Amino acid sequence: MMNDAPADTSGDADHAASGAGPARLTDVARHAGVSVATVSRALSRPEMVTAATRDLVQSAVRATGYRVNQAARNLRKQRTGAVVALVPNLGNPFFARILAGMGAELARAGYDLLVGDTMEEGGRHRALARFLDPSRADGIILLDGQVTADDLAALPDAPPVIMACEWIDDAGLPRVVLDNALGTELAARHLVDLGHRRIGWIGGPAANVLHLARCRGLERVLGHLPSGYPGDFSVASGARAARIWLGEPVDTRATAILSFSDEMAAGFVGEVSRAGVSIPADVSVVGFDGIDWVAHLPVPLTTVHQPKRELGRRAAEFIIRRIAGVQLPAEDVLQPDLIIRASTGRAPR
Amino acid sequence: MMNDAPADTSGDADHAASGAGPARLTDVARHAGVSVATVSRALSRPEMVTAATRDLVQSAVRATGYRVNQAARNLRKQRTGAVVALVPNLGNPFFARILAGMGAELARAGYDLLVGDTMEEGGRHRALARFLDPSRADGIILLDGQVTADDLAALPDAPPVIMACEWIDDAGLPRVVLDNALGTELAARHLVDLGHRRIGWIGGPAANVLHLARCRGLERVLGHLPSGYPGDFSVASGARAARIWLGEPVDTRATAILSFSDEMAAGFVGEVSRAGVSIPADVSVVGFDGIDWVAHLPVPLTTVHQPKRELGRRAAEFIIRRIAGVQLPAEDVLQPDLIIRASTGRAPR
DNA sequence: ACCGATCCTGCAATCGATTACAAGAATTGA
DNA sequence: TCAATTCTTGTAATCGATTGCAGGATCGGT
Repeated sequence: MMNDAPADTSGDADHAASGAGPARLTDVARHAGVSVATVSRALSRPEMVTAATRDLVQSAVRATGYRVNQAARNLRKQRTGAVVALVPNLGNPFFARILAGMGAELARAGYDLLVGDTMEEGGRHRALARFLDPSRADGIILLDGQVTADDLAALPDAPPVIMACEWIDDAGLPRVVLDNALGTELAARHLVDLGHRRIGWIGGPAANVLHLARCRGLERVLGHLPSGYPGDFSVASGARAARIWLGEPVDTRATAILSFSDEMAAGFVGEVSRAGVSIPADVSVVGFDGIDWVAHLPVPLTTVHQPKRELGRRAAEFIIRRIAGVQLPAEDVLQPDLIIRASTGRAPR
Repeated sequence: MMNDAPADTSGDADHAASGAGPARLTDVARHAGVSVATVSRALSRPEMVTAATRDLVQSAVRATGYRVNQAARNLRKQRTGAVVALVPNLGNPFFARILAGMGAELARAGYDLLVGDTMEEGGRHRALARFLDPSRADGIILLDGQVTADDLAALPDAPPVIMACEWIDDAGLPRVVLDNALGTELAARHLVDLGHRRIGWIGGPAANVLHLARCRGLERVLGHLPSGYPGDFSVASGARAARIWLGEPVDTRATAILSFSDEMAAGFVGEVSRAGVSIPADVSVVGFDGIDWVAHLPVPLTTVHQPKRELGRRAAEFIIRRIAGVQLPAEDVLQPDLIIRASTGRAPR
């Protein structure tokens, strides 16, 4: 018996206006003089009711200030209306652009964008377990290639998952990715065309899928993988690579550097510039990502541009179709393009 | 009568393992041989049940793979477990850092972070109406000062709202902000100490609250507001300012530029460098924000650092307390600090 | 051995929207 | 005018977890 009913003893017909909390479907129904079922239908499938009823309901909705209760709808419809984007590091500006494209596309389809950081305290499993839950999201866009197939398999009844940007080799997840190998291929070919023979690179974490794919592109052009500098995609690691390069003999060190991220390229450029090295006269540098600001460096950076917003948009499109039950292609591959600026020039003789 | 019951005619006791969809509380209860109420209590308030029952329930939970249905819980508890961050532009890397801090803190408290972009198509009202909804989020962190108090007032029954970074003057919303005036004050004082007398600035949109506050700081030090260049916080607008500056007579133009964002400062530096101007010999430049990469420019940038992660963390803390019904102070002000690097030096004679 | 206090547990109502089914109203055709 | 359709609308079950109340078991004290 009535254990926790709202203490609405006021008996006010105009529920919302009486300030007794948000109006519910019953309030609208009472106001319009029809049943809740009719109100529900008038709102979700207007063609099912008479024009007269529709108007009646609509004005009742306006009068009461009614807005559908998402929790109730979600419970009944067994869906959440949300998609989770799981990123390895929310603070990375690279992802910001991708999320922007994603968010816009999801909003168009009526989905909310929930973001989760797999790097959160408690380890990546916590974030996974938290979000790979059908009652929290209708779909997952995973942007972290470090998660393993086992991690995913450990969660039963998970909503559909797709990958974007990065991917996991052994899990058969649909993915939206850049043709990374083509990216470094374009860059390497450009350097070779400029006469460079000693080409070095600054990589990402050794096990990273992007790192591996980008190495492959380089290899395709040069026939082998030259030696490179370790990095982690950050500006600081680019500067570290520069210090190593600066310590090498001038006549054997690389005359061109292909960096696997724009940030590392900028770090490299900054550090060598301060050492008096001039770009591109002494060394050519190519970045990767096509981040806005590298076009405005004192020496604008040549770079492999990724359509970040579009990547996000496509990923959103992918998961939306997947949620709708559409069979997806194994992957959707976007093309990078090389933007040639002042940081690359003919190899020094 | 049974209109849309799941077609589970298998009569399987071990619900989840039978692949009939996620296990529900009743499945766990059946498995453990107790009532749903007991299971619910064993999970949410373990001290209310016997140790024996607790173990029984726990193993039943493990056996069935049970996870609470968020929609059902939300409906019953009249809360959503989510907080929305409404940013003016998700793609802006500045916000990425703030969101990261926010996300981590919210996750600690068990809240999901939903992001909304007020710039989405359909205008800012659409995003507002969509998210200022108690059934979608328990609280709102608004990072867009362009929203007006009227926009907010138009939505009745909205969940609590706080502001972060930016703010709205006439709305009495609690806020977590940087002491922006102090930021430019520190920067200006630094320039004055270096002997600069003709100090210029590159601003943000004229009506922007951050812009206005930063102008105030400058004014406090100089006694008046010198003339500045218009900008919009973007790299490109910094480069535009540079082109104007370059066109001015050398003996009357500013010898120091205080930029209201690091990006604009970088754009300015890039452009004037290419014109042969050297920094800081010919012109000193100070940025604002303390973005990572400006420390790695060929001439590392002096800048007013904002504790971005901490801003996000505090904003999260603020809204969490607000949701809990705690009365909040009108504002929580964080201190910027000036990071002096190579881009500022003594004024040229 | 009995009474009262304490502790656990179960029953059933509830959150609010959706929707299968049925009943009633309106329309059509003969 | 009446039967057969077609349209609208209402009734009530349902999604799954939480929780007030009450019944029953347990325990302590005398």
